[in-house]
Amino acid sequence: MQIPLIAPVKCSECPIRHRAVCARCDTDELLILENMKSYRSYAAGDVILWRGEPLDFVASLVSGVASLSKTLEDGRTQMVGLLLPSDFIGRPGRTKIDFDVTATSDVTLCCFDRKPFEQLVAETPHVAQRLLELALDELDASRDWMLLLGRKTAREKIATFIDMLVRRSRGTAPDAADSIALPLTRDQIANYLGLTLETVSRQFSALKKDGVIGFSDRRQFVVKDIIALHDATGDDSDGGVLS
Amino acid sequence: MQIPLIAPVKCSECPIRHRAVCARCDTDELLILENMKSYRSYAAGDVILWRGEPLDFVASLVSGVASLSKTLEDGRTQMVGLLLPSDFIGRPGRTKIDFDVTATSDVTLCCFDRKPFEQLVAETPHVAQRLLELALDELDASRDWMLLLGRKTAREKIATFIDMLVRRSRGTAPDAADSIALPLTRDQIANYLGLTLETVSRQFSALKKDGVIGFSDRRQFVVKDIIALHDATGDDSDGGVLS
DNA sequence: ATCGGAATTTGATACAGATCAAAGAGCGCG
DNA sequence: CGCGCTCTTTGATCTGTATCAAATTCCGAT
Repeated sequence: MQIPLIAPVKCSECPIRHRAVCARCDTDELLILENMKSYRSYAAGDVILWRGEPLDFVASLVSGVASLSKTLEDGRTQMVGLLLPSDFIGRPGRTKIDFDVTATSDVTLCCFDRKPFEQLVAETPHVAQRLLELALDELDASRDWMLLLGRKTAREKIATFIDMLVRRSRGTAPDAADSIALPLTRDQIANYLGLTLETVSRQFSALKKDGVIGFSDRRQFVVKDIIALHDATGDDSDGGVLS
Repeated sequence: MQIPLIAPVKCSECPIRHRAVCARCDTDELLILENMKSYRSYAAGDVILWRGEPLDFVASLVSGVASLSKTLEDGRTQMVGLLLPSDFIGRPGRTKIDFDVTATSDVTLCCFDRKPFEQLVAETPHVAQRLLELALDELDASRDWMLLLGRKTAREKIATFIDMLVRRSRGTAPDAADSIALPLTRDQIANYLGLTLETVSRQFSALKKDGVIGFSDRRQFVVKDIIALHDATGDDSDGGVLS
């Protein structure tokens, strides 16, 4: 619950410099952002923003993982997005958001007060452009997720989730065929995939038994058969990108 | 399959003038668009764009309804978006899209060649801003849909779908408590809601039996009990907007 | 080390919605 | 105006996942 202060980092040395909302900014623009920004930290489990709460800052996620989630009247919940480093929180022009934002692990944000940021967006095409790109990327991701939620079986959902983690870790972790961490608990994974935690656990066990993946730790896995994993996602293989 | 030509409409008299991508444009900017645009029409059932196909134009939907859909390897499909008049197709910066776009009814598009349009976006903040707004609105809608697909029961899905149609018709049809048309077949509704057509039909029957809605025609319904309808959606009532 | 609580796995059962099947209902076309 | 097609409804059954329940493992704190 305590919010430890984080030593501010120079934008030029920021780990998300080239992927966040500031990615396309030149040196001058970066200087403006540098003077506007402030860091905030949250512990795993903290709620960063409540649904409907007035939103007075926007932010880039610098480190950690955060989730966006929606809740029905009787308490059923569904994650509607997973925020990773460089992802953006909040939106110009809206004073509130319609989902809760929760720190899934310890999280550091690079925050900007909403008002001045909105003005910056209006005046700085580079920021506006990047914001549009980020929004469109999120839109693509959410459409993939709709297909998953609407039509995939439990096994396909789990396989798709693992496949996503593998893809993502390729960029981050240099050691390729090495073990990858699950950034979420079984319960959170269930919330993300539209399943129950029991089903998640059973499908992990099934994939392990089938030799598709292996677990060292319960939060640490290795892919043993990447072909079988892809097959298990149910995805249409063509329209393919780089293999 | 034939593509009938449509008499071009002046932008100033265009029915979607104030909501489409051109909404914020001033007279000068509108003139530029006026000279770039061309109309295309599609019959109900026509595929407007195939997944992965090179995308050489972007467009605003002027009239009719179109759907975005994704397909798994074995043919299961899921609609991931419904395009209504003023919605935008395509995106600057991408040469292809990852879903099929199909005309659900007869459709008219106002098209722009992609290359010149992209340049326009880069040079015209008003267009870029509106594009961002449209993308963020779509993102909101897709998140609502993720909650529906992941956690709602069949009855809740149908109730939510009807509720959406009611909300939307308030803006369009002046006669409030009047009968509303279903813009999709049972099969298409099933595709949209992540159900089968039989389940869709059964839930419509159940809501009719419970006195929540009534049907004149199979594609035409009336809401008899709006309170019961809202209750049936499962949505959390607070965080509410205007009633 | 050992205790206690949370996260996870595994088992048994129930049920919502899918699947399989067939009977209407509406509608364009000869 | 009746044939044939598609869309829709309704019924019977099956099945994947939720639900309920109880072990088991892990991890931090004493």
